[in-house]
Amino acid sequence: MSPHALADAVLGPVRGHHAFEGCVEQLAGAIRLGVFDEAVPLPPERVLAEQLGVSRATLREAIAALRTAGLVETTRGRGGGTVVLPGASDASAARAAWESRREDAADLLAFRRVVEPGACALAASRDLSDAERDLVEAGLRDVEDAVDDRAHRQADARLHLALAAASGSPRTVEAVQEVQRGVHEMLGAIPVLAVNITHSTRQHRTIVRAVLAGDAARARRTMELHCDDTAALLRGLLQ
Amino acid sequence: MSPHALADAVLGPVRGHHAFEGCVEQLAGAIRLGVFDEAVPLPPERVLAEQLGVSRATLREAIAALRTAGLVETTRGRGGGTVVLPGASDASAARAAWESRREDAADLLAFRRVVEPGACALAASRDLSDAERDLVEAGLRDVEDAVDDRAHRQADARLHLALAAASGSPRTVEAVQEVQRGVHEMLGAIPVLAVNITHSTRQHRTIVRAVLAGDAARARRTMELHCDDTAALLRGLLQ
DNA sequence: CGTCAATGGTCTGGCCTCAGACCAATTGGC
DNA sequence: GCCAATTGGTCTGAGGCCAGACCATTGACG
Repeated sequence: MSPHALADAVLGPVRGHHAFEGCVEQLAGAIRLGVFDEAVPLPPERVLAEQLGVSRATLREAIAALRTAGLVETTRGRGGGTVVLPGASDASAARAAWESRREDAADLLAFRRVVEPGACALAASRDLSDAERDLVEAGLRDVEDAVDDRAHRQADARLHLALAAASGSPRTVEAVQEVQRGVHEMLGAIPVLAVNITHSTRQHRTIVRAVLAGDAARARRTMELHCDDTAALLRGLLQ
Repeated sequence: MSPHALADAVLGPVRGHHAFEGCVEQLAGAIRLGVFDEAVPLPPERVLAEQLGVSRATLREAIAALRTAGLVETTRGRGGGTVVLPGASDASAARAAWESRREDAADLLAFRRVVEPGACALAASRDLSDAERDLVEAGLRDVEDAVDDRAHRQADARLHLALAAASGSPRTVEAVQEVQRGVHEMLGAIPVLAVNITHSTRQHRTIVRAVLAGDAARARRTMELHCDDTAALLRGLLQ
């Protein structure tokens, strides 16, 4: 056996891609997932920079990039700030990119299968705060109230993020966020997608009920099915 | 509900800490986990830099830091390179640091509970290559052959990494690696630890058997128990 | 209307990281 | 013993990122 077999399997790129890129990725991703309300300005630059752990200069560059991409618009002065432009979450910039990254797509779906069921099980095993319950319940409500395919997709992603947030584990939130950003892009890359909404709505309900009731096994199992359904669909359509 | 509740739950520091620090972290972590054989030089700087995705200058600085910390020694010229010093994996530099990071420790254990069972289930659901089987089997053998507590701890970590590698998902490998680095440090921070080795050896066997046999449910369940046992122990001892 | 607070806009100096080029040391093969 | 290959050692110029300071704009309030 090669002296470096395990090292080769284990060592990979240091997660040190540029702060600017990571910043754009997080903000654009959150915008696309509908995390930011279109009517409300984003947090002030100084706050957002601190939240994202970058300098304000870097954050400003990231926001400038978002502006260039037509996702946001910025107003100076009191009462100003950066707002998401209507339709920004519709950005098709990412479309078709997935078809050239099949390996990464497969890995993302695999990783999803690892972290989302675990996140739900963890959330179900905790004593949730009222705020956490509210987030999850609002998430489910939004999915069921979604009026069209796009709104549904965003609400779906927000629900998953809310479930991850209910795990109370920042690392888990980050992992699920990474997954949801990727899945959202992949779903957006598929032109025609009359998803089986009733089916996944039932799964969502079951998952949320299980999480709120503390039924970790059911939460996990149903999320596994949910992930597998989506993965099968995406794998089928990407070939 | 606050306009930014979900954004606040979801947005966090961009994973853009300095390349140098990430580099040191990965190398020192791998050294501590026994990933590098003490008799064999690390890959050449140019290769390692490419593997880690950093410039050679940054890698050299990281290696210099490892040298300063007494973990490695470097020889110039053909046949030269950087070798792990005996006892380097014993470095106690990280000790006691965990007692001041209880929140992070809790999050790490939570995240572990999310990703390791999922990784095993995923590995069990795949058609493993011979190389992957070999890595896992060698990992188990090393754990069972470990002659003392330190060797056991390292072999344990290596087995977990091998299982993660068997998932075939780079993202999953990275998540498990992060977990194992943290757990390894936490375990090293506990002065007296007569672990219940027989118990966890049995669990390891069960996990490996299940993974090699394609029994995803058993692999997952047993790894869950395994993680819970370790977590309970660590939580108990850190209070 | 004037003042103040909140927000974005701009600039500066210093440190980090990069890619690439070139040099020095050591060993292995002939 | 010699030479070439391999490996580490050093340097340079350019770009990224940071923290902090200061300026400009806008709206709310008295």
